[in-house]
Amino acid sequence: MPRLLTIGEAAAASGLSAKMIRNYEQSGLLQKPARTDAGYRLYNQQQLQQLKFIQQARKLGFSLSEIGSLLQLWQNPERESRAVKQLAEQHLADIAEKIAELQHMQQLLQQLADSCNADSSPDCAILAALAPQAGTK
Amino acid sequence: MPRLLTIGEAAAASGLSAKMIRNYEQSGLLQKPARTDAGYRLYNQQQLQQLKFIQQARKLGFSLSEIGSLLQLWQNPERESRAVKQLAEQHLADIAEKIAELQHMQQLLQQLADSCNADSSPDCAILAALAPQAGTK
DNA sequence: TATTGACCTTACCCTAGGGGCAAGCTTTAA
DNA sequence: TTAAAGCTTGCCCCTAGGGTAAGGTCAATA
Repeated sequence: MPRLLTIGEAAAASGLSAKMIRNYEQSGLLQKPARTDAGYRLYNQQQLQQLKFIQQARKLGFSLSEIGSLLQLWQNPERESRAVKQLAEQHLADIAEKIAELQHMQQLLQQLADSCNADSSPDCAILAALAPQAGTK
Repeated sequence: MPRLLTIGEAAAASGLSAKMIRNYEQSGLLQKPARTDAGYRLYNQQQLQQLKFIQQARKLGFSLSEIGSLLQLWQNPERESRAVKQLAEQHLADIAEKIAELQHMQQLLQQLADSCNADSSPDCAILAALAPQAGTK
């Protein structure tokens, strides 16, 4: 029968910071935990599972609102796995979009960097590309 | 002899928002522009070039502090292209790191999504992976 | 000439996902 | 008993903006 955890212990056990645990509670992601007479938060094992769940989902890049939905699904025995997968597919699409944006930047900037001599002269293709009326300056 | 531009005209001409132009000024990225008697900001062609420069650099993903350095280099005729390239290389490294992180998430999540049946049953590999003591619940 | 609509000004709150500090109370261990 | 560590709330900061409100200004139209 594991005992209740203070916020610091719950943070250490979940990998989250105490600060963010309070934040998640404030933003409605978590139910309000029990408190001691002195006002200290106390977490039971079920709440600890939720904290770990959040930590894992953050590692996969889900936003807090997506994690809210995932938590609801997780705790609903009537859930349909379709709904979970749909959330994941949306997130995968977002990830793919961000990767594509970054790769576009990478490609453009790498070309410019390759054209910059990197010596003691002031001329550099990178600045030329950033400056309007390219090449006119 | 092009005339001076109000902030709205400068925004339209540069692709930035008026809001962000004021922000850049506030944060010290830009010198304070002239003002009319009524207090309206007025931008000359040189300042417009700077706004366009910022917009181009943002498109390449440079942070505002990096853009500050790039603007300084751009306006310094004594600059060495080495310094510009070094900034670009650092930014390229940051981009590559972000891409790698996203690809890691993508790979993990894609595997989980592939293992989720997406039907009307509640069982889903995605939730199982997020839940602690996987499979025990 | 008066008015109206578009534009400008500053100031404030909001986003996500945190970091950090301060002042004060509680608990625990020496 | 006392000191340290941990907890509480509240506040400010970051990036890179978005939005809104209250009020002043300018130009064109009726």
